[in-house]
Amino acid sequence: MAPSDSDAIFSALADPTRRAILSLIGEHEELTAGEIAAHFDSLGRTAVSSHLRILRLAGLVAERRDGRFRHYSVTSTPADAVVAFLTSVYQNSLEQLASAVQGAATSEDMSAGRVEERSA
Amino acid sequence: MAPSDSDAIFSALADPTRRAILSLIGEHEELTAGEIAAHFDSLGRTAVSSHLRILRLAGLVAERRDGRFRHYSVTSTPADAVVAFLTSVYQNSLEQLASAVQGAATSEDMSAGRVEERSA
DNA sequence: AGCATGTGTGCGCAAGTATTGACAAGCAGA
DNA sequence: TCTGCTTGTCAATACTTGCGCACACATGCT
Repeated sequence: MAPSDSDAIFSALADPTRRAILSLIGEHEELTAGEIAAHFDSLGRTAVSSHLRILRLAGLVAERRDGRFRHYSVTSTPADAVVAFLTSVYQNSLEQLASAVQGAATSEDMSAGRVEERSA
Repeated sequence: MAPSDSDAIFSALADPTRRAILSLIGEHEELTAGEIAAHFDSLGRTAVSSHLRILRLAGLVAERRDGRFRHYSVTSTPADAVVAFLTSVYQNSLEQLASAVQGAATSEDMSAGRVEERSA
């Protein structure tokens, strides 16, 4: 299926604004481009649209057109590429990673999942 | 602790050459900068050194000085930042991620872990 | 029509990368 | 010791890439 190029995924994840957008969408089910742009006062609609385009090409978000709105949602496929890379590097400490994920998955109510940085 | 900024980690992981370096080191216990540079014919020593500097500042690799050699090894801490981000976005499909990691951790002999791309 | 939503395009600016040349550090041999 | 060679990084320079903005365009509701 060629889930998506890992190159595009990591490049997309490199930008903190895109990670913030991804986290923002992840907190909700779906968000329109306008709602996303509203959360970034220091960013124009064009910039947000450009980021969404990159995220879409990387396969990180899905687009659903509804009238003149476009609802964005996160996709689960990218995790495969990230995990594939992590397993190739951290084979030794994989159990630690597995336990970390497991712990995070079980205690799902730990928070709304805020990443520590907000450099946008 | 804040061992390393997630921004620096994702930026370091954005470059395919750096990911290849990381995978290369991960296959062995330790590698010297020269051994790493030898694996990239199309790259000079200075370029590899620059990449290693970025990986070191991001906390992804550790440096051990031995005479005039510098041995590099991967560190396990960065997984925390990556997992923290993944949990913040893919809370819904976290169990899938956990099972993927778990499966990769159990079948550790699956290979030397080659990432699919080689765009260096 | 008039307005709102969202994206494509071209430009200017900043950041990152690879190369060349030079330098600090360290081992080996006479 | 002192010279020569290897390892690895630093400094400065061109080249490429990416981001954000202003403008314009396509789409769709009312």
